[in-house]
Amino acid sequence: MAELDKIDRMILKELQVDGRISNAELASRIGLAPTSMSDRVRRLTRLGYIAGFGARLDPHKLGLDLLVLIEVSLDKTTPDIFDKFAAAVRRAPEVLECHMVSGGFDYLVKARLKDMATYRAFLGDVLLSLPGVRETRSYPVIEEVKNNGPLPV
Amino acid sequence: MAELDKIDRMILKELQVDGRISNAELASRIGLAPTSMSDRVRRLTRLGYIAGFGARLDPHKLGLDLLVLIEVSLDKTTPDIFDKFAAAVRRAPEVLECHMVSGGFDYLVKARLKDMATYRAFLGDVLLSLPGVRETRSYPVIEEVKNNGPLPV
DNA sequence: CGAAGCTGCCGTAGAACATACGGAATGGAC
DNA sequence: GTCCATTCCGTATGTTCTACGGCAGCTTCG
Repeated sequence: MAELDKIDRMILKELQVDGRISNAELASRIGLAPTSMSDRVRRLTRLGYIAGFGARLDPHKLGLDLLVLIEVSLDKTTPDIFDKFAAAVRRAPEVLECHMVSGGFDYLVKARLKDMATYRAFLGDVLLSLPGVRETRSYPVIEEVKNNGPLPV
Repeated sequence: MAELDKIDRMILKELQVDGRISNAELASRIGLAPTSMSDRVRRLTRLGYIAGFGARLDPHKLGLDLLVLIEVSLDKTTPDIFDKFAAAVRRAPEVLECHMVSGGFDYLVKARLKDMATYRAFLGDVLLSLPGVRETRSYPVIEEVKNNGPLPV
């Protein structure tokens, strides 16, 4: 009941790559009966190893050709500045990721947009209009070397 | 045949959140017959809007408690340095993302590891041992405010 | 106008699939 | 040896997928 065995890890690896593989196909690939596979996948989901399933969309097909990384520094005057910023970021659909970091700045934001003009508007209307944002540094992505790599299991 | 209509966008939005929803359930949610839904999803996949499906795993359940962002600067002396670096990064399972950026440094790397000791080893054995890596700056993530947000469709 | 062609939708039917259930095999504790 | 827990498997039932053909609306073009 405790940990992950070798089979569990193989399952997780396969499901990361193809989350819609049929239970039967996955079972035969691993070398297990379909029902056993069903049991294991359900268990992995119940225990939280599998948080969910999702479709991977092609951003360029959707017209989102610009990926930007933004370093954000906040004014640390009022205590709820961080919460306000985090809430605003979670609301913004352009923002795919946002991490609070330790080091030279406070947050790193990853946003996907149509083009530079759209980014310019996003920067002014969303980011810079937030109270407490002291400084931002933008890094447009030239080449996506690796993206959404699977977790090592 | 050309673009995405309103129904297509709804489908993409739903499939991003739950990629394993049954075709029948998705059809009834959107208000379409199951067979029409099947046609549309197949079309979206064939045209490349849907690049694939995958399981979302919980990194902490897998013991990957440390998320680090690393800015990397390269020596621009030899022309194939960039290719070598990109290839190495694609090979490294700890690296989830790597983007070449325009600005103060060359690459931003996102890596997930067990702990600081593991990161220390990764930094020395993988990153710094690559030829051409001139400088790195590491930013451990304190709080993941937003992660793997869905693309706006 | 009207026929042809295209597109998107739907219903049917057979196959493939998922899953609840109970039974068998394995391995450890005592 | 006996008990218990775990993991696996086969069966059976209900659900789901999908290939196929038909129907309605729209456009095109003679």
